[in-house]
Amino acid sequence: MADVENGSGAAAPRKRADARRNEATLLDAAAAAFVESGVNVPVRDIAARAGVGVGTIYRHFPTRADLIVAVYRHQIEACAGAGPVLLAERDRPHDALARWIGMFVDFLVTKHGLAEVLRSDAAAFQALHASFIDRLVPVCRQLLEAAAAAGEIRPGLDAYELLRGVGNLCVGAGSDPRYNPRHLVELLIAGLRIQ
Amino acid sequence: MADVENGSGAAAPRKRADARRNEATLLDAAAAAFVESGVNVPVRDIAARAGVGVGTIYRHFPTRADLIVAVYRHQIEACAGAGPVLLAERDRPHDALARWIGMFVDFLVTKHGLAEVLRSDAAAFQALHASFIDRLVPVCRQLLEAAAAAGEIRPGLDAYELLRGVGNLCVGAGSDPRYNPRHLVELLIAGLRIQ
DNA sequence: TTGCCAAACGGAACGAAGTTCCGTACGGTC
DNA sequence: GACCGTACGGAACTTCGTTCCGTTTGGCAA
Repeated sequence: MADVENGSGAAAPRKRADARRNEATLLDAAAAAFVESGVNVPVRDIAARAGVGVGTIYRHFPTRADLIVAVYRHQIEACAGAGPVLLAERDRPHDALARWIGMFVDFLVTKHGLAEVLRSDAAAFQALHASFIDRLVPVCRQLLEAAAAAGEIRPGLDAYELLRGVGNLCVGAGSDPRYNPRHLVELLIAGLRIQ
Repeated sequence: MADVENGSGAAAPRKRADARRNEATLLDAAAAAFVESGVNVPVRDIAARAGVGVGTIYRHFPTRADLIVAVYRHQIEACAGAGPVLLAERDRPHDALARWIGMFVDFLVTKHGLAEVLRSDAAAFQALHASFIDRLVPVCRQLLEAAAAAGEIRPGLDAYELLRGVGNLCVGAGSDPRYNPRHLVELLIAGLRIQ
């Protein structure tokens, strides 16, 4: 995840043309398969959709988490970038926090099964945490600290814990018409507020 | 789940002695296996521990959910029974609600993986919902309504949604030292309070 | 006590899915 | 154009849930 970045170019051996082509094809196929069948779609299905062997998937993306991260990297980046913007736009940091959490919820609930896999901390999902959580936690912390500094929320809640919690609340969203995570996330954010 | 109850005895064909013995052995083995390896322990492991074939497990407990329900039935019953007691004991219904939710959290976080399976609504987990959720939702609703009637919380939150949410927040508890669901559950309950 | 039979048992067998491995193909370079 | 190492494909292996069926056995009636 840290090497083979375009840009600096130091010690990046430049992959073969067919490898680059396959990686792009796989990302497209995975994105489509995720939409259609959720992020837990069988590896074979993605391979078939991309017209490659399963070995090729494992070469490019050793774990399912690597593939998920690659597919959703742009959206995570957009979400992370929106944090400071919201903070600058809004007068009340608590408002910015609520909106930002809302964006995160929107992202999660539109991806079948993504919240489920976000919760795991097994070795296989190291990459997920490294890329998703580690990217978003600092943003969330900034929002929390701004709201706490403004005296709008009680301080002390850990950003990681909040994000994990919100992620957990989104588990199973969409598969149960009686359950709407947004209600509970709103309550959670309301609970933060100083009475 | 509804038949073969001791008691009334109408149309209960009385199972064979070996069947009853195996069922008890299986419950013990499953309870032990759940503690050691979580509720997702492989069926074969439970069978081996009980000294029976896998077919015997499926005969007594067609789905994993049936087994889980049978193992934890007593604890669920105790939790459900505690609701009215707490309500009678406490002056403030919101306090009773908070304590009761705390009991539910305690139950969930001490069972590896139980919260995970609680979230599913796939056909296989019908029994889980029928026994766990359907037993607890009315109790939770009673507490919510009492607190709303006392003017302590804003009305309108669905008991099912709250229980699902609390269950979700407990997903992954214990496998991540940085995540303590109790913090967030407390915030959630605090968020219910009328400001 | 003995014999019968349906209930119950055990575990082989099957299917789905993840993961590994290795012979083959091919892109890039000399 | 030849060479070499990267990359490919998919068969094979593993794990796990689930089903199925030949065998055993408990309960009962003769």
